[in-house]
Amino acid sequence: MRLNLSESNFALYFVSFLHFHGTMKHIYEYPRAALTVDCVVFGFDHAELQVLLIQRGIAPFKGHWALPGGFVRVEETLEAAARRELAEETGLGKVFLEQLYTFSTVDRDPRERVISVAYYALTKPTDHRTQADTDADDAQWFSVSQVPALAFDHAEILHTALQRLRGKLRYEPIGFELLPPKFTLSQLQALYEAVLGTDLDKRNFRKKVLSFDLLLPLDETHREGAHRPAQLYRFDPVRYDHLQQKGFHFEL
Amino acid sequence: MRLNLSESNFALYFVSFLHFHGTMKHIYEYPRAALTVDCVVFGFDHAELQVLLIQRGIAPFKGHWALPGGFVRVEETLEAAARRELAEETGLGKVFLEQLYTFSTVDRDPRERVISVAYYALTKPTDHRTQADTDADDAQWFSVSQVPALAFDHAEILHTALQRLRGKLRYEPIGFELLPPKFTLSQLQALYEAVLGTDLDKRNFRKKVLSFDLLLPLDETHREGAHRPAQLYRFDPVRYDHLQQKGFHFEL
DNA sequence: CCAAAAGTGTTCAGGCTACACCCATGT
DNA sequence: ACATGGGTGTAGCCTGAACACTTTTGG
Repeated sequence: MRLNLSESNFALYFVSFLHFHGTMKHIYEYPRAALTVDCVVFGFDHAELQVLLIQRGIAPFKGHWALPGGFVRVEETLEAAARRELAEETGLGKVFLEQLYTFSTVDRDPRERVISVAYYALTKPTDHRTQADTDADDAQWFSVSQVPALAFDHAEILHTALQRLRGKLRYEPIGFELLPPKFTLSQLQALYEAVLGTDLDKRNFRKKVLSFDLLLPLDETHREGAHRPAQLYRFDPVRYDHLQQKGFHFEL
Repeated sequence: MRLNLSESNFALYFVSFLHFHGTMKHIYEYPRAALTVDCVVFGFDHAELQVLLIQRGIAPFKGHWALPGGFVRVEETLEAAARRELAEETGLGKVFLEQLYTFSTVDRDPRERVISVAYYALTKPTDHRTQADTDADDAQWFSVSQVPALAFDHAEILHTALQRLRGKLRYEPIGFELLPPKFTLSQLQALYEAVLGTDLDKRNFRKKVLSFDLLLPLDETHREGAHRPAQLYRFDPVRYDHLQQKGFHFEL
């Protein structure tokens, strides 16, 4: 999807454009940077935080792993571009998606001047099949502790996304976006421990998380392995909106 | 500084470009959005949070107030563009500057497709003269509670910046960026009260803020008015870096 | 001496931390 | 019966909240 325009970083552009009303104009304009979106897609599996990467099929960085992303079309918003690229390259549909940061180091793309707006996404394990469905472009999950070398400045973008995720997880109830709709408290705790990189006390964690009254216990249990089945919960977004409006403060 | 290219939002572009190495290429390319930066410049004065606005001299929104900002040049980073525009339009030099968000609503600019990367800046009262120096473009401070109608989607940008500032102020010691280098605890408290919109208990506020050991008492007092002079402090950034590295958590 | 802001300590309640054992299940 | 993770309560500590009077200055 990336266009190879020139081997030079700097070029002088003349832009001629055709006006829709039929008049033709020729104007000199300042050269414009190309705009891309890149997505850091997080998942949680095997007790580890994962990132979805795609293997580049074309130069530059052919064969390298990179964040899914691509050029923004003029008539779409950045978020729309991010969702479109996610769908095209990874098959992912509706996921939690939030703008992260806009990266503009001058030589971040060896071809030409490219400015990239990074997004991060949180996916539930139910979404993970997607990569099997469409093997569009060889998407693959990597544990964040074992990501390969990345193309462009994608390592920096990933690093920024990780910091952001850690920060958000503390103060906003977004962890649920990484778990299946029905989950156990142990799964939630494992997620927090993996992302924050700390051990948490089981009793204190449960006490606190339940004290917010944001989790609804279900009439179901999660049975797996040779031990006591676990109570399943689901997150109650309605109640969260409600609480949030009266100045409520989620933390850890 | 803004170029009026076309009255239509959508145009088809042909780009011809001259390669530096002398070869000439003609390629068809996708149209590109124009990129701007807009800066929300905060100050603190008269016990109120202030924003710096400029009055537009050209259409669209001629005569309206707007955030300082302008087009990004291809060979500069976004932050450099923001600092350049700040210097050009408001005379501001070294200030705290941080990227806020990138705005991309399709019709946010009536002329053509413009995507804008917003920054917010925090200035000390010592910087405030600037607007008197260079009256470039009629820059003026407004209390955030009394901003006039703004051009483009700048009201939304300002709103986002305010939210961000409130959030940051709680968890990071950036309030000092809005005060003179030497300040009193009362000034600091007034700043917090103004930005957060809450009243704070004087004794508790002082206890907490001093407990971080980030403020150095100076051998000077601030005397003003018919009352006891106040102890002056300065923020100690070295100590802050130091504390931050051992996982220290500033709050309120 | 009056007005105006600076400065200062204690008490109480609620939240956070640390900590160890029984429960339900599958094999 | 045993291995495995699920589930539970308490006590001490610390932090945050509430609260009122004295000090220093200028006029």
